[in-house]
Amino acid sequence: MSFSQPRAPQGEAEELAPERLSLGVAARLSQYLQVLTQAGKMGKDTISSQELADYTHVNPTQIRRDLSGFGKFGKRGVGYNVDSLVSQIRKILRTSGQHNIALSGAGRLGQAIAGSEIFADHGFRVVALFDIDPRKIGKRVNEQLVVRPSSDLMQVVQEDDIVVGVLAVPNEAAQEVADELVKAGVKIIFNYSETLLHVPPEVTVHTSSPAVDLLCALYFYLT
Amino acid sequence: MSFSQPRAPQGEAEELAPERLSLGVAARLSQYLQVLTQAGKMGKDTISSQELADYTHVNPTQIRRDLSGFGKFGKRGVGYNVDSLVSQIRKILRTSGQHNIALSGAGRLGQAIAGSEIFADHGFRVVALFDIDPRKIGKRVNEQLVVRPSSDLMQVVQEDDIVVGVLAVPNEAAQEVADELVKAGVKIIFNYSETLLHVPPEVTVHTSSPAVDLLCALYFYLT
DNA sequence: TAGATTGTTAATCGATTAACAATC
DNA sequence: TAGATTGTTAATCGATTAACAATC
Repeated sequence: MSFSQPRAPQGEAEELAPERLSLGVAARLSQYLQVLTQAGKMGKDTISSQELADYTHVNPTQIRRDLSGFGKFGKRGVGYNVDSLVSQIRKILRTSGQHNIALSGAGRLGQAIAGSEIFADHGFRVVALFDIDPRKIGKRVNEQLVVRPSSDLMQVVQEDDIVVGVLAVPNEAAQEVADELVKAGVKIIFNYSETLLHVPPEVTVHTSSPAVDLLCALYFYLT
Repeated sequence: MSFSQPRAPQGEAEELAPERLSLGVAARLSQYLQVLTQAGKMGKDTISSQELADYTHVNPTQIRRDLSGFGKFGKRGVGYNVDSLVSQIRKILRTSGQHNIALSGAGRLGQAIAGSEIFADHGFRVVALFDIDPRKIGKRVNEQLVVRPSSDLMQVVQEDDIVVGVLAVPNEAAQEVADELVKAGVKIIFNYSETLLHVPPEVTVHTSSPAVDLLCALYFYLT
């Protein structure tokens, strides 16, 4: 039952599921994709559901079940081919394209994010970096990025078709900058500050909270 | 059923559940605690299950159910008192104490983490900052922290009773530094690099992957 | 009182787990 | 062949949801 609808008859699951994925499945497939991409970079050709489970903390049976809902991607006795599974999941999640990101805040955190590849792997590209500090504006952060004034935000979001905004500003400024991003048309905000943000219902906020993971991990360590 | 065991008879849930929390419950309580702490800082006295749901993306009925398993913490028609709920959840999660963290990597990311309060809220305190770059060693990052050489790691972890290590080093160095942390006795690693880490079974790794959240959010935005 | 929100139940749905035949 | 791992089933458990009485 449950996810038998999208299964293709012959292992050729090129045609996608007619229905929207459930939140749980989409979240897990995204996790698998992240691990597979990294495993590929590290030179792995195949990976078993057990290895995927070790890295994602998702049950291996659950992983095989999630995948087999869309086709027979694995080889018994061997595992899954990393590259081919990456492209299968990309098809399912429809994220083969390029997605532009606006990053607000050119402090230490903002520069660390701009210089890293955490977002680059899945076709996310930081195309604009904003700050309000006049001393930072105009400064070159890497080959492609120069710090721009927040007044450019509206224009950039529209020109570059930006849907995702990343907040790397101090807590006090977070709500104000979030408002600007929303006004400019951003639909997804990734919030690296601690501030609880108020946004209209059509906008989604994801707040980074490493302390939450630690709290939970510590509970299981202590008990 | 499910969580009726730990309920105290009179709303006086001072005595804790005899059993270990399930992973789901512990994870959600940690989330509530994070939001409540922040709401308190922002001057909120009470909060409803609906508001908590908006910030955590957990169903409001689920939240009330999670909490009522441990006592009657709310006031009908009003909501939950923020401060009192914080201390109740702290009791349930047994995280009232102070926990020391070792941070490896004094680059832009490491310094951003050392200077922020993301970990400080729940009694986590960065007590030591390490780097291998001789030019960084000895540098003062804030009032309490001076960059130290990795050779001090073993000693510091033992002296300061450190259980949590945070990795803010380049991908290439991540495994090596993780090995050092493990060898020194750390049991929980928070990994800000993309590297898939190999650790012994008694050590837990949490990898920060903002791109995973974005992938998932984008899927629901695009469909 | 009227409005709001909790605490709680019951029904449904999705996740987890063990087990194992199929097969590479 | 022997060993390993997938694909799949069935049973159980936890999460989700709607609904509503209790009560602040």
